[in-house]
Amino acid sequence: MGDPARKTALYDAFAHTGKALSSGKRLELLDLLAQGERTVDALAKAAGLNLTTASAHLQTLKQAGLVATRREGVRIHYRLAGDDVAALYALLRRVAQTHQAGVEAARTAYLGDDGPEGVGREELLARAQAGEVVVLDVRPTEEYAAGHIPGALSIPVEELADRIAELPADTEVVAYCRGEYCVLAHDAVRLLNARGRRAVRLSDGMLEWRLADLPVATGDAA
Amino acid sequence: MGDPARKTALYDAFAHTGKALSSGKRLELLDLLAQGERTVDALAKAAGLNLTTASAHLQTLKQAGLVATRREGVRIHYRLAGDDVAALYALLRRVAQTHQAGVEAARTAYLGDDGPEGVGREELLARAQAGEVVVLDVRPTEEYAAGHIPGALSIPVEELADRIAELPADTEVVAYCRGEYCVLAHDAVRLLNARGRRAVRLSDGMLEWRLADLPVATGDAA
DNA sequence: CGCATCCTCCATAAATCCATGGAATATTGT
DNA sequence: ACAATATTCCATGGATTTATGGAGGATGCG
Repeated sequence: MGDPARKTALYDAFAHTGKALSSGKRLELLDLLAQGERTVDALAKAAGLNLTTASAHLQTLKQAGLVATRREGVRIHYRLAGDDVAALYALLRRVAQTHQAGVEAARTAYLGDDGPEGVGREELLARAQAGEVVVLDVRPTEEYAAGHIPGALSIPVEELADRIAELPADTEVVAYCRGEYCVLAHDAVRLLNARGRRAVRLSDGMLEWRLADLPVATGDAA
Repeated sequence: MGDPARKTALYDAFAHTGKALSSGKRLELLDLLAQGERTVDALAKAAGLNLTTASAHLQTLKQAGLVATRREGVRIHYRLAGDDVAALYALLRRVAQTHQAGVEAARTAYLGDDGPEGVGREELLARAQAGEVVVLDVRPTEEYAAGHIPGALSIPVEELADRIAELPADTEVVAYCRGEYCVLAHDAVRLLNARGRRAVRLSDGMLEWRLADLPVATGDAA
């Protein structure tokens, strides 16, 4: 009873999953996968990794049970193994931000000076239903297709400058992207404000929206 | 906007907290700390670690923001930095168990063949209030003192064989310990059953009890 | 069947992590 | 101030991890 070697084996097994969360690049991959499934080389490009390096990290995630794969012809699609994985990832970020000194600094250095606070999820829902705001998804189109806030328009942030005319001129815009630490919505709001539009961000993004079990629509833009 | 170096810095900061979860020994330390604060050398002994090794792991946990310290004279007491840390630890274990093949095997190898399922928290509360069962805490006394289920008796598992007479002979016993993966209650139930007592375990333990915001009593046994 | 594509496996060198023993630091009591 | 205790810091060797290039497997197409 209570064999120390077996205890160590059990905790090492937990640690094996923890180890998957111990590399920044692997967390970037999880972040992308939280938006929807992707092929290896799409992930490698999006995360700025060499293909073989990305593959190795994905193997690590897979052995830890955090991701699963699906083969479709010659490509392999990776996806999160479950909602609980997204929840674990989100909680890790929250705990890090709450208790670890460097995170807040790194966050503002990356996202830029927040300017105004974002609006909350419930507030967004209420104001969107009342027709007071337009909801704008600024992620890449594949991520929009994989799941977005119902009724949101899709304009990826790189195209926003050119397509700004598609937004109603006199309605406030609420932009959102992947999650609390995603730059895209920050950039979009800065751009829109610079062009004289009223725009704010959702305070987090699709990751947190899904975890809150709010409605999600799928499919390409109309 | 969206400097890749800054993005890497932010994700590396998250990974720094993840890295703290990547060693089985550190998870054992977190497991102990989830029961209440402890000094360095108490932790080292309880986890079966060399003092300097334990100290090094605790520094890692501290830099990751998962634990905090309090000095009392010549000793330093470590504790979890917050409830969210306990939640993160619990979620890591759950995700590992759900998605990683080896965990279930390691679990049963360590805990022994479960025998009957444990009772749930709500069921325990109801049956204890109805006086149908006696609740028995089999953790070390310091952990009992740091927080236990209200009304529970405290008999550490090593003393249980000698003190079995303190338990009412004709009432069913529900034993609990640290959490879902703690051996103590398993051992206690096996011992009690071998002595002809009706005994079952709580299906998890104090860690999950606290996270469920159920009532907790503190202080030594009367 | 041969070839192209997508991905995984293997080998390697640089960097990092882990356990441990001995030295250094901080606090308490004499 | 000195000795004793508890903990952290430092140096070291051994093991693991990371990024990367090249070889190997699987699938689909002509």
